[in-house]
Amino acid sequence: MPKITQDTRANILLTTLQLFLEKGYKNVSYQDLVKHTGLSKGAIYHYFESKDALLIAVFEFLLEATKEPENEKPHEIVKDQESFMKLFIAGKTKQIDSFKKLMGNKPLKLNRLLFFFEAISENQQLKQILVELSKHELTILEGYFAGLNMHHAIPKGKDIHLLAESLYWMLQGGEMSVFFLQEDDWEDAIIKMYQKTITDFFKII
Amino acid sequence: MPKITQDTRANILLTTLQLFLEKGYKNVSYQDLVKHTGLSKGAIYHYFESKDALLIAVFEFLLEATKEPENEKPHEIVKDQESFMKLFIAGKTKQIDSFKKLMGNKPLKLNRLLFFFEAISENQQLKQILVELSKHELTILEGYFAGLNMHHAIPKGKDIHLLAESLYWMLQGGEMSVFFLQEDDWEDAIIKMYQKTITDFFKII
Amino acid sequence: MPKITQDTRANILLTTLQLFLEKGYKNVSYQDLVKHTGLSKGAIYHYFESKDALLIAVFEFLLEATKEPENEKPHEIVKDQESFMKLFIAGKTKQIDSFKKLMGNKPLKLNRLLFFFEAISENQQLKQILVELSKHELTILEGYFAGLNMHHAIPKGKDIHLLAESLYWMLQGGEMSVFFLQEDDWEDAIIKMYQKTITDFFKII
Amino acid sequence: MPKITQDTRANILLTTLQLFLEKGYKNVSYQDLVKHTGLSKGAIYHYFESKDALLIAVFEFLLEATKEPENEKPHEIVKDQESFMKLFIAGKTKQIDSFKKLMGNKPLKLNRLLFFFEAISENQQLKQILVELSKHELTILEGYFAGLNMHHAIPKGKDIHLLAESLYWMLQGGEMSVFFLQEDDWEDAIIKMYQKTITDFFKII
DNA sequence: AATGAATGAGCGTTCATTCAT
DNA sequence: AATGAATGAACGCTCATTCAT
Repeated sequence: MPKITQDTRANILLTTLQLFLEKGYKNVSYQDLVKHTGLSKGAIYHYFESKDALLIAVFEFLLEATKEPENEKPHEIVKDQESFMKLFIAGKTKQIDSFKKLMGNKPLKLNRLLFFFEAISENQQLKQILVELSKHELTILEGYFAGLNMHHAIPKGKDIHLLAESLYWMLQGGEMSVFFLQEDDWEDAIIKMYQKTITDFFKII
Repeated sequence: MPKITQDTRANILLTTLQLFLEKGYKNVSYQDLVKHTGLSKGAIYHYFESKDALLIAVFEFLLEATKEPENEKPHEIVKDQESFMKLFIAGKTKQIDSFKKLMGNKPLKLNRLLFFFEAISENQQLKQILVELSKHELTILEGYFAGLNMHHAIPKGKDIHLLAESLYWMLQGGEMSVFFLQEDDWEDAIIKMYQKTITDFFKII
Repeated sequence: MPKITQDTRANILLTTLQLFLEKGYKNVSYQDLVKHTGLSKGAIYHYFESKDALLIAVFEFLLEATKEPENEKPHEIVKDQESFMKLFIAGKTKQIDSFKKLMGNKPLKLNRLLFFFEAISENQQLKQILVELSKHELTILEGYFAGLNMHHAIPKGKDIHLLAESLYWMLQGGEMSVFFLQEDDWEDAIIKMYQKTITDFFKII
Repeated sequence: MPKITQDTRANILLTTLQLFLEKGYKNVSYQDLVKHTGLSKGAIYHYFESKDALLIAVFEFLLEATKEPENEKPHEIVKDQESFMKLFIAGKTKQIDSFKKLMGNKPLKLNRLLFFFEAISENQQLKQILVELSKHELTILEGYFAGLNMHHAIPKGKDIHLLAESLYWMLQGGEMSVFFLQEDDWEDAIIKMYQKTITDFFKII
């Protein structure tokens, strides 16, 4: 009996995302999907023609839903370290919130990096998506530093692009440590890491 | 027919490492191992009681063989940016060389991160090993910055630990980008990234 | 959106026939049928209650459309080897033409025997149909030989029924070889085989 | 626990042959094979790497075991219709007996043609094997007719090759009818058909 | 020390079929 | 008349593992 649910597709995507994040692509079987979606194998195949197609769809769904919002005129807002921090953390918090909202009340044992790297290694097409995402995030940071520069909040003569890139990589490295070590409470841990990293960054430059 | 190889164990470890790095833990089957070692399933089980045990052994084998050598008195050697760079690159080059030597003439299509993260997610015990490793690398960097400080090669008043940690994370982030994008020629790419990152770092501080 | 095709049923039959001939009953799935008819699964089930029913319908459709036409007074026409050959080949050509017309311009990679035998082994009811068909063809041949006999075109004392049956079996065996070896251009090949077989037959009797 | 049976391979081949003959390649599943061999899926895959490989192996096994024996000097033996018939039937009986022996006491519901045609349509490589087989059988028949000719037991001036080919095709056609109509007792039916066909053949030439 | 026969659970995928709309 | 969501069993095949030899 076909259910009236129009959200079967969303149900599949969401459940699959959750499972992929928790256990990794390879470790999630259709049996798992059946169990957690409440659908039959056939129904899932009705919406996604293969596990591979499901991977891509889930990945795009995740990025779509959690893409960092770009501020329109960052240089009007970012004047000093304090406003930099505030805006950055606000952006990330928003991202995390939309992520948590996306997940609903479903419990989430995160092992995000595994999923990311698996996804990439299984599917070349996803690599490009991630490269774009990383450029996007770098651009945002550059906007922030441009603001700081306009307000003379950073030492003269520093290369804005270099600063942005350096901080971006530090943040990436920091994220790695967090995800390495922390499976639960990662939301708090990662926000604290962002704060510490930015604070440290302003100390060393 | 017993093989002449006395080092059956080493053969298994090496072959497995290569396969894990290339395809990831989950994607390597005993069938693959049999094919590439020239041994039988039984023989592999004779040396390693499970695929899990093999994973740990291989991981330790890898870290053992490529651990960054700690200089005895870094502050005597590291006097300025130039000597910093030289020593750091020398250490990493040594690491990579011992890695390549380890692999012998076997071709290596790297997908290293996948293996690392898979290993970690499959096996809690490996996480601790990696944490130790990361502390070790951080300590080395701190030694370098202490040397720089002794020779007044960095601005006064900068926190040495902070500098080391910041650079460490930047390097980690940099490694990620390289491994994301580059599957072949990663040796060159990663050395260049190290050089660029260190150069940039000295520009921004 | 309802298709303009009024002859949905004919569309299904034709497409299915083509697919069955090309790939065999077992290798044709509803997915294939959907793809090639442009209809939905439900629509096909609306016309044929099961794949089995579809098989029978298609089989009957095929036989109906390609049944060899019986000449009214063969003994008036068939006077000698030449007229025998002419009439026989004309009949077969007609059959093949109506078959090709039936298939329209759809390309047809023939593997006809597989389909026939599959059909029979899947469905007892079809066996009887084929037996009837074979009797029909035998009767036609007997009519031809009766004509020859009336015109003293065959050696005296030969049993007409025996001659007809013998030739019929030879032709059957010949068809088998053709279908074994030839997937494309079977129309030409089979006509040539008919000609050779009849010529040979007149040589040996 | 590995059994001592050295005949696991033979067991698989025999059981599979029986099932293929009875139900056809497509209709035999590994589940069936497991059930009838008493082995596990894995064990069967240990011996044959795929269902396709199994098909070829079974096919070769069948032909090997039932190939018609070639008489050394047929023209010394075949002198007239009677000796022709005797030798031919003896050869076929031998073939059938070795086939029945091969099958052991296992009950056999024959649907042989389906299997043959399926095998061929699934696997190009098998087609060639069958062509060779058919040439072999034709050669044997030609030897017989040469014998007849030497003893002036056939009308003068008849082309020996033509006679052999014609009879061969008649026999092929005859086999088809038998297999079409008869599933049980096919051994008797086919021998009777051979006898009738040969008798008829000598009547019409 | 090393083999390879054998297991059985599980994999991703396809199947014919049902039925509310 | 026609759709397409949904089912659940079955498919061929691979897996890590065991163990008698």
